[in-house]
Amino acid sequence: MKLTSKGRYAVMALVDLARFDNINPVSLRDISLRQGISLDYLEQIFSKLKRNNIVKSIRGTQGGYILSKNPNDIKLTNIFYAVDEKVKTVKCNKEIKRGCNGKSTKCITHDLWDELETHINSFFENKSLEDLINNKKETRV
Amino acid sequence: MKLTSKGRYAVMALVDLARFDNINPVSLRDISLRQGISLDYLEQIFSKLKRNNIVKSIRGTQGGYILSKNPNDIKLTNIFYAVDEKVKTVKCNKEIKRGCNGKSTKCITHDLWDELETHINSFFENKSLEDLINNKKETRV
DNA sequence: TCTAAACTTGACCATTTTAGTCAGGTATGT
DNA sequence: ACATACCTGACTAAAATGGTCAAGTTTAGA
Repeated sequence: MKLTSKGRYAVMALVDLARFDNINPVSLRDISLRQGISLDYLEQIFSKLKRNNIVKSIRGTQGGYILSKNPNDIKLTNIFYAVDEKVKTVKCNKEIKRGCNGKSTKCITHDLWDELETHINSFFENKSLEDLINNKKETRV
Repeated sequence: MKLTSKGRYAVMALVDLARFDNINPVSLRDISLRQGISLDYLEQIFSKLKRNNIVKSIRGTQGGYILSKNPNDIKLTNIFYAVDEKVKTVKCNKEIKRGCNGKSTKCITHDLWDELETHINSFFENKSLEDLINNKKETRV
């Protein structure tokens, strides 16, 4: 049960981005340097964040990324969903009609894992980017 | 962020075991058949559960495993710890003095992941095997 | 207009983890 | 003695992870 780098990096990068003003775009290069995340890897992550309308990109010199919405409207759920960081406690997929062990019934502890999933997701649904930056905002020099 | 089979199987197997009386030992073969888990894999798992004093083994014909303690005293935490299913949200280890990104400070979202870890662990600490078997006990035929 | 900064895309890959299998044992009730 | 069941360690195929690399396109500013 562990969080992957992709999910962690996505949140770290967005917090970094949000801490700087969201009028001037922030380049991935800056984020990469400040947070110690590989630039190439960040590009993969931001491509997903963009597709999911969490950030907007501005190309060219002095370009970069800015948030698409208010930090208060970006929940961890949204970020994780965007980068495919899913909370998966059971192997079985809801679309598959068969149960959890390949048997016809759901496994003996199915409800437990469902409950766990809900428990974890509620944490993510209640945390927004705004909560994470607090009053730690900085202005780009 | 997903639960591994080892953790899931351990809990499933123990719930299965607990649902039958804990005086007559239950063989892994039975659990394997009922829960659809490979016998060889179960043996690996139970060897860990035994080392962590969650189950006792009885060898020979009619042998098997029984719980070492009352189902109420076996928390999910204990089970997961036994089979190395850890909740890990940050890469950095507490023993390593350096921060999360190989930098000297802890990463910008460190506290968040700590909070998440606590949130998840509290779920595991408050669930016992007893909670999972409820009044679903069965008697071996 | 030229150039460098920055985004964009897709392929590729080494390492680690997962989820087991396999092949031998040893102990014990009947 | 023999079948049942525990016990142990080595091995491995497949997937996931955590990236790198290469080759673009776009645009601001000199």
